[in-house]
Amino acid sequence: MKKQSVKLEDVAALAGVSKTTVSRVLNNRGYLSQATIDKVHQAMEELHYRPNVIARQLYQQRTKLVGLVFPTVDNPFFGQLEARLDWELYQRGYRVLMGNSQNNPKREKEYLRQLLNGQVDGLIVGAHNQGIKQYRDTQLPIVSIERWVSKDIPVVAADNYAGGVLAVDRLLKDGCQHIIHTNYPHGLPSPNLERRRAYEELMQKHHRQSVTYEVNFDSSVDEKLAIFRRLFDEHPEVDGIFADNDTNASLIMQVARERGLKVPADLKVVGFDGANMTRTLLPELTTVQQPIDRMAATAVELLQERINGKQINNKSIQLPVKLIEGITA
Amino acid sequence: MKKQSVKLEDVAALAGVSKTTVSRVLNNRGYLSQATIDKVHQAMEELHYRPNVIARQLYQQRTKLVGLVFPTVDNPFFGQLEARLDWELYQRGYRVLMGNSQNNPKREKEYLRQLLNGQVDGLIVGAHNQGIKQYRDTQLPIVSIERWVSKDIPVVAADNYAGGVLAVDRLLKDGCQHIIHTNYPHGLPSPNLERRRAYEELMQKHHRQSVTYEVNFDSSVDEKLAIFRRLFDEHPEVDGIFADNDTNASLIMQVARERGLKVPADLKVVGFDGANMTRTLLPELTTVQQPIDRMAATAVELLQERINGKQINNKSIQLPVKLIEGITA
DNA sequence: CTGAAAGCGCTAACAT
DNA sequence: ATGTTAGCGCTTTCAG
Repeated sequence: MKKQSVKLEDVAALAGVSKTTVSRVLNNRGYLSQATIDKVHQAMEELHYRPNVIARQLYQQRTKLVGLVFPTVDNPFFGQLEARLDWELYQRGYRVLMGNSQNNPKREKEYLRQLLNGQVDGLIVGAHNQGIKQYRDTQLPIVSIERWVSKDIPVVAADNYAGGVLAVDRLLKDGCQHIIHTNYPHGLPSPNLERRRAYEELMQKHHRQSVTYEVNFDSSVDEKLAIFRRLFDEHPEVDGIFADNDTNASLIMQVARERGLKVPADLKVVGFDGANMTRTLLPELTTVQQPIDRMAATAVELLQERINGKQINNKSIQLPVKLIEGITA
Repeated sequence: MKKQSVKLEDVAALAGVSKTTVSRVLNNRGYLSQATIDKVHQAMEELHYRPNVIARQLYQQRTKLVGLVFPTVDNPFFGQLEARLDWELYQRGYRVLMGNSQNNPKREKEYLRQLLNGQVDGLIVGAHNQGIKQYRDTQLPIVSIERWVSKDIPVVAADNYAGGVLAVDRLLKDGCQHIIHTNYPHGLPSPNLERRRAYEELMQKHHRQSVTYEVNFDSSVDEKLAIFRRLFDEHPEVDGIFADNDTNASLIMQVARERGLKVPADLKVVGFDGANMTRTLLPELTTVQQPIDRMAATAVELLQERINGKQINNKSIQLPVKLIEGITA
């Protein structure tokens, strides 16, 4: 194995002291005479010494790294969320290991295999796969965002049910007669389904039929467009749509435009998420906004507690949402 | 120091072999009898053994980690770019360490201080700060995207000049008389400036006055809106805008709407970037598309070569752009 | 085909 | 105030 160019030992030699002393100077620990400190600093500079992080990690048995396992960062919601998680973690001295699962279970498992092997001090997860038992089998501190993983893993989520009610109420008040919803395929046990539950309960209460089109998060844009075209073919009477996320809302409006439908005159649309980037690119969209930044902050707080050894008994947390008034509904 | 629960030594003990043998089984190296292999595997399972990644990294003097230093991941361009870099790196067995600099030089330096200390095998950078000499002082393989760092660091960039020409040409052909440009503040030596150079040269060639509004990448949305409102105040005659990125283009269209200007009837707008997320949320925007995925692939290829020790003599690479026809120009 | 021993670079008891 | 020594958990020569 090739050795690192200059190490602590070399500094010690040049400064004429022991490794311990150099280590002490490095970490500001113990009693040192100013003379020694200066000598060591000088030697370090002369040699361009850079302490090896990995060696330290091995000894300390911690890396100050946190793994983020989410589908992708190329998305307004996850982009903002991960940026914010990174920010919060940075404040606390942690760096982030990216684990874009692309919703590929194989990849997610592969990431976990590595991350669980001492590579990180904790994990924040929100990927959309299920039944990955690695999560349950580990001692590593884990916090989940908008996803149920296992009962000992706390979940930070928006109040999805309330959000669903806000959205559907809005469409009802707008006088919509035929409201259609989009969501993930059934069977993916995510808090997201609460949006659907709210929709279905409200529809039932108002004696309307509920119709949900299921759209995979990781389908291509073209596949999604195909589903939405089918939606308009099969339900030409539709006059209100509650999309489970803003990008779907945008695609739906594209299809509506193709069909010559005016939003909001002919069709009202309410989205979900309200991420910063969507607000910038599509400010006209009426949407239910999740408190993304707060979710990130809360998740990091919880993770820190777990890392510090506090035994939280599945302290899951739900945060409030709010309706952003655009002009599409 | 707390010790790792179960280590290689424990497996060896249980299986009744030496550490060497267990290591060999783990890495599939050297001659092993099937009997031994089975014994060891069994012991590993019985103990739920997980090899410690950090120890291996220390010995091998490499981490199979690559650091990504960019302003933020919460942006259509950087989001897609980093997602794609992650994807390409994953294929080659590398994982990604996120380094969102937030355009904060202090933070960028702080990341570098750590990353350069053996934490990563290479770096792909595209943050917007300058004059950070750490980049020059290290032996670590580095590749840059859309940013000039130092002359030994290869740059992967789009053909920004050609992009600028495409955009301005389009506005000229549309009959615009008063074309205004937005770009970064002068003094930030980025290939992005080539867009401005193209604009200014074309304007001069057509005997028009060139007017550029300078907008910091990391200003808040409100600050940016303020600048664009000023733009319309100071230049009510404007009938064409070449924005240096799509989010600015979107904000400009918002302000135009405030002023009662119709796009494209009263004002034509061409953006820059053409990231997937922008295409989804703002498909009507005419824009110059950068080949983001190819840029990512190319950067990773270059980095891999550097890591493998090939001495590329600053093999910088420029990739072609194309005009996406929307309806805003 | 398998094992003993040295060492990757750093830290911390424990001594002095 | 400083040095000696023994690891952190793994891999790999080298010897058998």
